[in-house]
Amino acid sequence: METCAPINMPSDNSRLRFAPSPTGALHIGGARTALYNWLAARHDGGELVLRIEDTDRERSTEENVAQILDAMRWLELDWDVGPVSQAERADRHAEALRRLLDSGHAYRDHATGKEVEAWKAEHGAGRGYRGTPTEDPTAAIRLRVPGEGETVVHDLIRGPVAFPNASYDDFVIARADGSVLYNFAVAVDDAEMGITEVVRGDDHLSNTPKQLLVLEALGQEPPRYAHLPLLHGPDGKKLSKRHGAASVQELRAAGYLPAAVRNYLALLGWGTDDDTTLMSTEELVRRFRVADVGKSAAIFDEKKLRWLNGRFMREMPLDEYTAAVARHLGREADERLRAACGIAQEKAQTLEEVWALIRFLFEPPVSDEKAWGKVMKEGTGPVLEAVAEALEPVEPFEPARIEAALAPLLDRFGLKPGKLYQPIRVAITGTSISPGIFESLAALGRERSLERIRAAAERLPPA
RNA sequence: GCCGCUAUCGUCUAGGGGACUAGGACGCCGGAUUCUCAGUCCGGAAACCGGGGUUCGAAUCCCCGUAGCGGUACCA
Repeated sequence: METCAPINMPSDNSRLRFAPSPTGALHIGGARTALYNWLAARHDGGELVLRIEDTDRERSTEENVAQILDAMRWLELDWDVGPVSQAERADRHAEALRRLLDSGHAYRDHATGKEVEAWKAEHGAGRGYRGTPTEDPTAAIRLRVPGEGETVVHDLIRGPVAFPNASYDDFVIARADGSVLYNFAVAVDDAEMGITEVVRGDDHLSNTPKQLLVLEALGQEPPRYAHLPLLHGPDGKKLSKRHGAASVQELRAAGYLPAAVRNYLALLGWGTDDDTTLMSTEELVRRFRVADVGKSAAIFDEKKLRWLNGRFMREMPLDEYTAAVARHLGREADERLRAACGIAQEKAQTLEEVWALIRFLFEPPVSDEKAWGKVMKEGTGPVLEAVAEALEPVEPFEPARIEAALAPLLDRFGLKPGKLYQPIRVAITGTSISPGIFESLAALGRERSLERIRAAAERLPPA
C-alpha cells in the first residue's frame, strides 16, 4: 500500500540540480534542461542546486563558467545553492574512492585503452572489460562491475530501463593521478548533496547504470532520474552554429525576450493536454510536471519562437517595452524612444527588428535606392510639394488631423492611396517600410517632416 | 560491433483500445482589413514509419523490421 505525504506540508523534500560542464557557452539544449529543473523545483517548492561539472581541467574555463551564469541570469532562472565547483569537492571524492578501494568495490589496474580493446577482442563483443588488480599506486582505479544481472534505471519519463551488467566495463573512476572521472564524481555529489531528482539530457541515460553501480558500492540511496529527449536542429542533426541562434547569448542578441524563450523552450518536449500555447512563467510553473515530458527528440524551430516572441512583445505595457528596447539598443529610455516604441510595438517580432522601424526618428532617412526608384515615379514631385503645403497648417500635428489634411489630395490628384502615401513614407524614412504613415509623420514632427518631404520633392523633376 | 532510447501533418504537439471524418499551434497557400510592412480575422492543403499479430474493434497493446539518435574515453 502506498502512502501519500500530506499535500499542505512544506515540501522541503525535493532537491534538484542543474549541472552543466563549462566546456562552452550554454546552448539551447542546456538552457532547456536548466529550465525544466527550475520549473520542477519551483513547482513543488523544492530547491535547485547549480553545480559546475568542471572535473575536466583541460576543457573547463572560467570564461565558460561566467557565460553560463550570465545565461542563467538572463533567462531569469535562479538557484538556491551554488554555484558549486565539482573540482573543489576533490577531497570528498578522494574519501569515497578510499572507501571503495578498502571495501574491494574498486581496484587499481594499469591497463591502457589498447589493452582493454585487446581483452575485448579476445573475450568477445558485448563483454565488458574485467581487469587484473595491481598494487601499483600509479595505476588508474576501476569500479568492479558485476559479471551478471542487470541494473535498472527507473526513469520518470521512460519507465524502467534495464541494462545488462555484463555489457559494462569495469570502468575507470579515477585517473592515475588520483583525480576522479565524471560518472564517479556525479554519483558521489548527487548523493552527498541530497539530490532527490536528477533531470538531465537523454545522452546520460546509458551512463546512469554506472552511477547507480557507484552508488550501490557506496551503500547510498540513488536519486530518481528523468532523462529528457535531446534537441536537434532543423535538419534533424545535433544543434550547432549553423542553425542560427544556438546559444543563449545568441538568442539575446537576436532580440528575443527571456519570457518568450522560457515559454518556447518549455513547449519543446512538453505540452499541456488542453492545447494551451501561450503561457506566463507563473502558469508554466503551475502546470509543469517532469513526468509529462515527451519521449522523442524535438527540433528547435526558430520560426515558432519568433511568433511567440512577437506575442509577448505586443502584450507588454509600453514602459516595459520601451525599457526592453532601450536595453537592447543601448539607448536611453527617454520620452522620444517611448514615443517611437508606441508606434512600432505592434509591428516588431523581436527587439532587434524595432530599430529598422524607428530609425528615421533618430537619424536622417536611409538611402534605399530600390525603394526610391520604385515609388518616386514621374509627377511625384508636385504631389510632395502639395503634401508639404497641406501639412504646414495642421494643428495640433496629430495622426487624425494629418490624415484629414492629406485625404483631399487623393481626389485632387486622382491618386490611389498607395500612390500618395508611399512617396511620403520614402521621403521621410528613406525606405518603403515603416509604422503607419500618419503616426510616423506625427512622431517625426512638423518641422522635420516638411524638411524631408521638400528635400525629396527637390530631387524630383518639377511638373 | 555491442548496449540502450525513440518513431502522429514540414515543425512543436494532443490522443494511452470504440468519442478519430486523428484535434490545436507555428509555418505554408488563398481571401478580408481599399498606406507599406507587420498585426488581426476568415478559409484551405497537410500526419498515425513498414509488416505481422492480440481484439468484435488498434494511432493507441505485443513482436519483427526499418530509420534516427545516444552511450560504449584515464571527456562531460
